[in-house]
Amino acid sequence: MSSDSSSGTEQKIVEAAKKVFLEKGFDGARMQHIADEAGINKASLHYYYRSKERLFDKIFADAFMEFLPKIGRIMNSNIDFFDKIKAIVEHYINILSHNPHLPVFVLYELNRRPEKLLEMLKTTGVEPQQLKIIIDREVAAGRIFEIDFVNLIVNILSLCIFPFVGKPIIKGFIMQND
Amino acid sequence: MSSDSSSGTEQKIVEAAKKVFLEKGFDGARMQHIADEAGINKASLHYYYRSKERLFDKIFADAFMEFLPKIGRIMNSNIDFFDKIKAIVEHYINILSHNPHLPVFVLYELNRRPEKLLEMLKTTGVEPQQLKIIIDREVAAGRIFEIDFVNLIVNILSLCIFPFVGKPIIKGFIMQND
DNA sequence: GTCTATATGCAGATAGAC
DNA sequence: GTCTATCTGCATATAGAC
Repeated sequence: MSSDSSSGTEQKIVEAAKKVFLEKGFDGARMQHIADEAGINKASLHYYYRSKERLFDKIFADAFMEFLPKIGRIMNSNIDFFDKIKAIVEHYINILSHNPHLPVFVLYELNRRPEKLLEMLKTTGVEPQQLKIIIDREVAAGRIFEIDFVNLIVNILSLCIFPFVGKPIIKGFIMQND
Repeated sequence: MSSDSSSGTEQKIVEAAKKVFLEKGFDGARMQHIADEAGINKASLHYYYRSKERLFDKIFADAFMEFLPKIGRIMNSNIDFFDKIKAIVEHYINILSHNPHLPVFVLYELNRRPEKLLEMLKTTGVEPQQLKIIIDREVAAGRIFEIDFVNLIVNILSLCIFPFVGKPIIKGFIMQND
């Protein structure tokens, strides 16, 4: 029906692969499973992405971009400092609510191949130095307590992300929903 | 040198298996790798633990017990409330410093088989209800701000654990050590 | 209890018809 | 571009000598 280069099939593959890889990880995922999920043949996977490795790389890059990237853009915007933090927090709550497996997946796979981190950070365009400048300015102006900027970032990430990462444990602890 | 049922070999196997499983996860681990690490033959692994699955179960149970269990015991002790929190925090900092892979491993594998959580919690003897009672008492006495006890626990765990889980990312962010 | 050699099954990848 | 059939290698697991 069209000469469109990104056919519906490729879209289906990406969605299916994302689902399976995020649930099972690279080693646990099966090409057959991804094919079934996408409703196509296993051989077609290799037609579009020559290997499992290549398919995974695409999914992982996507996942990583969802996991980290917006921080830089929010921090560089002109809104109030506390609104920035609020925006970051809401950003994470939102994404992770729809994608509970995302953080464990990213962190786990990043352990497998730490060397990929640097290239990922470049792709996302995050500029850590600017965060430090912004936070130092707020501290100097007395608007927030003095705190090492690394601590602040780590704490924010901790409080946002871990509740989702640890959800199964927390649920087991409390024996109820949410 | 003895009729001791847990020979040196079994000890070597457990240590090697722990190392490999924590680094690679169940799917990524190779029995050959574990055997090499222990300095024994692959067949001996099956002699002691009949399958990869059984060996893994042992390692996972151990890891889980290191990850969660002491909280209950600390909370039930008679020391001051804030000292309890301090004890828990120090407990984690200590364990995770020596075992950085532990949290990702536990969380990741728990995703693979959520059904194992309940039996794990029973084994560790953690009693969530008691935490709530203790915290509610502190709130009523005005010694701490009113806070839902689930929030408090989750926050503490977040701030203790995530910095280790996210270490590779944080390192990449800051481009320096620790 | 520990080894070598081997059986078995499965997953990633390719060949080739349509 | 999509399928069926097949090749290939590898990982778990077992058999059996020592």
